[in-house]
Amino acid sequence: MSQKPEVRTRIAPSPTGDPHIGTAYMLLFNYAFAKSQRGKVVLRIEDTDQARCTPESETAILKSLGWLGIQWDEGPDVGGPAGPYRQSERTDLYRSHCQILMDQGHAYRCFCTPEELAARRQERREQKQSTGYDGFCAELPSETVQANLDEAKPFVIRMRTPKSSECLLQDMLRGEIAIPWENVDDQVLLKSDGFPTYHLANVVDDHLMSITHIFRGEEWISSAPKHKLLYQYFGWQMPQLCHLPLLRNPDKSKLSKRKNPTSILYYRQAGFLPEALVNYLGLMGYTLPDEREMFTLQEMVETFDLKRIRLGGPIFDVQKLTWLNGRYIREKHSVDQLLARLTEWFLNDETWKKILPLIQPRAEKLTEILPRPAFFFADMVEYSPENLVPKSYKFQAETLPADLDQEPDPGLMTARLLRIVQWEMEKIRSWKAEALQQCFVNVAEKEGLKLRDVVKPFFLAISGSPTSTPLFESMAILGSDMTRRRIQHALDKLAETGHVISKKKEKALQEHYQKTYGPNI
RNA sequence: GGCGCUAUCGUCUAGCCUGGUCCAGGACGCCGCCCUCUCACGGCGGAAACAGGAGUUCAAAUCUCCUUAGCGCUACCA
Repeated sequence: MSQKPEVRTRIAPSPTGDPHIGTAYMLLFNYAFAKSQRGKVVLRIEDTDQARCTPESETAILKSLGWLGIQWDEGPDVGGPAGPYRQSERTDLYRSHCQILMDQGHAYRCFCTPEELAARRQERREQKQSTGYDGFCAELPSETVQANLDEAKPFVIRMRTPKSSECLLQDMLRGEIAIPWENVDDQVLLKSDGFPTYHLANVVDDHLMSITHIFRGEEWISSAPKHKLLYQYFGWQMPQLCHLPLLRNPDKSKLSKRKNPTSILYYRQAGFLPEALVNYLGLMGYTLPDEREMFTLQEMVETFDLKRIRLGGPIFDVQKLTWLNGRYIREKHSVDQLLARLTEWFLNDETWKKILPLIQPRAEKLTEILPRPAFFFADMVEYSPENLVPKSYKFQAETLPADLDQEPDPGLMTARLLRIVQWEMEKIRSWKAEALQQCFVNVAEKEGLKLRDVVKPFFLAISGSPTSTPLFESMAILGSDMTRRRIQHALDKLAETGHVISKKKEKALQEHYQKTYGPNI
């Protein structure tokens, strides 16, 4: 009798931004399952989107997942026999596999431009038809293809999908799922820049890396038929699928950074312990057989049972996470251990060397040194929201910003500024004091205000005090997650005191913003 | 709009597969009391849920169907 193959799972983050808490959630379940079967976990970087992926993001993901203490067995940082583990280093593989599909007639070139696609999609949307690819280039005569090729027209490669019947998928948790083929369009496999899409890359890699089980978010269910088809085209065995529920915002939508802090790094900075965060994530959609709420990663692995996964999307409740974190601090640490945790967190010389240069020029007694920078070590800072709003704003320019027809109420103006800066900050690639300064100078100029007036509410929002260490340096030290968090908090506080940007005004503001600042990111 | 997934206290969940032991158990949060030099911790107690409707059955939170709602997907993003 043949031996059962080793269980291999994978986590495949895309380095397009902050390391997301959902990635940690998926890693946890991939890990728990693999280890409960004495298997291995592979970490693979899915950086096929040249426009959005950055090396900074990859570093942050590796660092933050490492911080959580969930150790993968193979990956770009630790190596392994199935490498390279970065998709951008495997492009030849995808191209050659794509060629196989071309040769077999399972894939074809598509010369439609993004504009043409968008226009036809729009048309079909208006006719209330499905908006997937319409197969325009599926049966192009070879002369046309050759002509386009001779003209060096850019093209993508699409897979052929059946037009009738349905695709039967087997999900480890949900059983059989049937999806009609007419709802599956001819997905792009190879983009015009020569990079693969997720669909091609993940199938090729999962096979080549001998992945046996895929634990991923349920958002992937609807594209699973494409994957199954690719496995069939290649003649490979498809890994077992297990779609996990999605973490949700309090309003039940998919967890997103607009509504919740989603960056793992934020939770670290806000004072959560990795083992508490992992423990809490384990509580989401899952219970140990004895229903205990406090457990280690090891205990979760030892008792792991697929049957105990619930399919309803759990709401990520920071309050309960906070309670659990408190138990870890109180019950699992001696004073010495706690001190060590504090040091490995941020309370160490390295941090002080960044902060002290900002305090020193303003200090007259040593006793003044500790209270000022306390906000660096805080999650939220406290202040009265009315202090965020100055008595008036003095416009320097002749004309008001386009979304305003009259001199605005200062409360609204403050909210406006916070919003605009929020949007502008999204564009900052390298989170440094200079870049932040430039961001604010730019906003002041475009809004027709003095820099000092723009900056004023931010001092309070960031530090909780109108007089503080220099704003841009402080924000730089605080980091992007925490800075954004505090600005959002200020916006929320303003809203509580009645300074809400109405839907209508928000729309006008966005128009003004895009016209004067360029498109949102 | 189309397709798919999901559905127990406000939230995380137990129970569902293998109907009766469930006028539904635990936890967070909330409220009250106790402990106490304050606060917190801790202890005790309380309010709080089987989405709706049909069916199967002696019996349904548990099985079946329909409805409703929520979410997801519907890109040369993953």
